[in-house]
Amino acid sequence: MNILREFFLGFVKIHILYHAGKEGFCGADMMTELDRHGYTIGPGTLYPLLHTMMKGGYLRSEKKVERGRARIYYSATPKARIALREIRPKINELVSEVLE
Amino acid sequence: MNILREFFLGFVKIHILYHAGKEGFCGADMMTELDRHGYTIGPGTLYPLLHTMMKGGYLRSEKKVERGRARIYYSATPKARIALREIRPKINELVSEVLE
DNA sequence: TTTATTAATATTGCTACGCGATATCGCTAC
DNA sequence: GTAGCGATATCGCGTAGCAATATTAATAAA
Repeated sequence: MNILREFFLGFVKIHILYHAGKEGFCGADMMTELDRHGYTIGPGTLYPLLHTMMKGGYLRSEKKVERGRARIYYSATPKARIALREIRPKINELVSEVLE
Repeated sequence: MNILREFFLGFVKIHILYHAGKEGFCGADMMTELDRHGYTIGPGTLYPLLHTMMKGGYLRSEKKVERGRARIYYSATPKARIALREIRPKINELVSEVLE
């Protein structure tokens, strides 16, 4: 049981909502971005998650070609923006107590 | 897929570490405390988790009798305190970006 | 002193997720 | 067209979440 890891995994979805709201990203981008924070997420975790979030209506996708590579860009739906707005204060409430 | 719920579940372990470090608590206390934040966690989730955290060396337990009820009080081990100290800045890093 | 009551803790069984390993797809260059 | 590469997708197993259920433990009632 790795407590920090499990916290991180719970947080990944929110992190994805946030980045999808700022600018589109592709799966590989997101893996790189998370690595930057010192966390590794494999494709076997990320892609099924992205599909689930699309089915849930949080993300929409768009196919593009960049530098000779096929990529799928994900961006936030209105539902995602609303969800993020609602979630933020709850995160703040939960986290601020522990961080004090 | 309930994104906020899944974030909360990842956060519960850290919440438990925090409260165990401040003062001992029993399972029923923790369920009440989490309810206060608007989250419900059932005994079928909480107690197996407490056992896992004990096996992992994060919690120790002590049996007490209070108001005619047998209760098991959990408190933080040194390992838990060290873990919490290490985890805090990482939480801050992950969360502050999303809360901006 | 049995039996009932109530609250706390524990377990079970099913479902769904994490994720390493593996496969597939799509583009470009040759 | 096909080789090579990077991005995306899937498979299979182990494990976590959790509602429902059972068990434990202490007191009160009979």
